[in-house]
Amino acid sequence: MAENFKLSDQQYQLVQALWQMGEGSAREVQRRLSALGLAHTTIGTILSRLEKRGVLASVTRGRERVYRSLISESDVKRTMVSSLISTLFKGDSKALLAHLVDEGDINENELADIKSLLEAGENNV
Amino acid sequence: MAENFKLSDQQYQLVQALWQMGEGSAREVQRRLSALGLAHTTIGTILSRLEKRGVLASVTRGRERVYRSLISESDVKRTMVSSLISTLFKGDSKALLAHLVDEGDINENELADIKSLLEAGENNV
DNA sequence: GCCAATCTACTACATGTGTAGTAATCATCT
DNA sequence: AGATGATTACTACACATGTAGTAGATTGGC
Repeated sequence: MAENFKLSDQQYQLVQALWQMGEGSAREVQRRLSALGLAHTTIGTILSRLEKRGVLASVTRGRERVYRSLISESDVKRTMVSSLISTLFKGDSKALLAHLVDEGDINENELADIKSLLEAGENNV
Repeated sequence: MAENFKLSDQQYQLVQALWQMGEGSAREVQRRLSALGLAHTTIGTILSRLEKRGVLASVTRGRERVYRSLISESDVKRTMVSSLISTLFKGDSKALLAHLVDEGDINENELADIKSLLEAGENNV
C-alpha cells in the first residue's frame, strides 16, 4: 500500500523529521521544523495528506494524533535517486557519477575514499 | 528569465526531444515521442506551458509554431542533481556516491573508470 | 473556389501541492 | 463550572501538472 515513495522537498522535510523523532504530532513536528516558517495547521494538512496517501500512519493518543512513517529513509532515497538516474541518465548510474566529477562535485580524494569504503564492504555485495 | 530548471519527468522528455531535434513543432515532437502515447494536443499544451514558463521559445513558421529550448541539458542536469543532493543528502555529493555504492549501483571497476576519467581531465578542473 | 487535412489556441477537468484560516473538541486552571 | 489554551478536522483557494477535446485558421490539392 505504501508504494508512493516519491516525496516533494517539503514532504521530505516532514517525513525526515518523523524518522528522527520516531513519531510525533503535528505540533511537535511543527516545533521541530520551525525554521521552515510554516503554520502548524499547514504541517497538519501535509501530514494528514501523507497519511491518506499511505506514507504515514497515526494513532490517536489522548487529544493528540501521533504520526509515524510507514516508509524507510533508504526506501525513499533509493526510489528517488534511481528515478532521477532513470530520467536524466537513462538509468546509467555511472553517468551520474561522471556528471558529478564533471561538475567538480567530487574530486579524486573523495573518489578514493569511496573506493576503500567499497573494498571494505565487498563481502556483503 | 529562464531560471526554472526543474522539470517533471514528462516535461523532461519533451525538452530532451527538442535538444535532440534542435527545434520542432508540437506535431514533430509528438511523432518523435509517440511511444509515450500522448495525444498531440497534449504535447501542444505542455509545450505552450513550458514556453509561458520561459523554458522554451517559439517562432511561427508558416502554419507551424516551432519550439526550441532556452535551457541547456547540462543546466537542467546540474540543477536537478544538486537539488536532489541538497534534499536527500544535505548537500553532500559524497553521500550520494556512498549511497550508490551501498545500493550496488556502482562497483569497483566503474569507480576506477571514473577515477581515470578524472585524472585525464584534471587540467581543466 | 472548395474540400479535406493539418495544426494551433482555447477551454476544460481532475489531481497534487503549498498554504493557512476557522470551527470544533478537549483539557486544565482557578 | 467557566474561561483559556491547545490541538485537530474541515474548508478553502491558488497554482502546477496530466490529459485531451473542440473550434478555428490555414493550406494544399483538385
